[in-house]
Amino acid sequence: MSPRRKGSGSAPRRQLDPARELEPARELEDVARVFGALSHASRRHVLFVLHFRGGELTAGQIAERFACTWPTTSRHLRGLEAAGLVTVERRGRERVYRLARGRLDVVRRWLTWFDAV
Amino acid sequence: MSPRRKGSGSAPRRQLDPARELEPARELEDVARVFGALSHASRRHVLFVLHFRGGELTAGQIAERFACTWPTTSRHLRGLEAAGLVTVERRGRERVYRLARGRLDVVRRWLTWFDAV
DNA sequence: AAATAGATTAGCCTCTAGGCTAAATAAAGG
DNA sequence: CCTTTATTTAGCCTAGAGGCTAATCTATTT
Repeated sequence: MSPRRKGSGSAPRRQLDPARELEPARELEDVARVFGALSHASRRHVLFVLHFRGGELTAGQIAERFACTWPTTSRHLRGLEAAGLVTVERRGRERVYRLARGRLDVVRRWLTWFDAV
Repeated sequence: MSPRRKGSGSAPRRQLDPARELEPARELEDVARVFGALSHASRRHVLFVLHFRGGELTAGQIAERFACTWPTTSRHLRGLEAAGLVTVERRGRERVYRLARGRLDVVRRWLTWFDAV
């Protein structure tokens, strides 16, 4: 059933879930949102910071690493959240942002269009 | 001398050239430019059209596939060119745009930051 | 309960991206 | 050489992105 056989060939890297692509309209929206979010250096940087700090930081810990003001960073975080690239969890009066690594598959899948002829 | 060893290991897919990353400042700029260019649906679409038409089309052939006016498309093409995602060649009074597939490696390399821990 | 700390929302301001029309440039053709 | 064809440049206009400050909201702490 699987359109992309799994352990057949080589590819030891990662698996892109082809099921995510079953709804083309949805996927198109996702691509737009994700690429939109990734278009700003600060937002890309937030993902880096999250990644290299274990994938989890509070809003404050993120904000203090940036030159711009908290509200501005906060807005970027909302952008990333809207794109599904991070998730938030309220913990007491803090908000913990977590990197949603899997969401980068949207970009990976998009790239695969250009792989084969 | 070739910086990209060819048949050495396994990976039958593609090789990302790590040498491109030796100049971090340059790479950072490239990332900014490329992600900037990819942030607009029309520009992403141009890359698709080029890809599925064999990687080479004239400005006119591209423009006629889009709803927006020629000047607008023309501007998008300049954006893609500035990002290095396409190249142009003047041929008579036409301009042939060619997809620079390899340039997408900028995105691929960026993604690899999030691969390993 | 008041004060403090963590973070977002509201509201404003500016600059640029991206759309359009009209004008200009460049090569081909008559 | 004047016209047509292919495409870009110039110039304008608008909406939205992204920055800031001030105000608000929600927990904690005292």
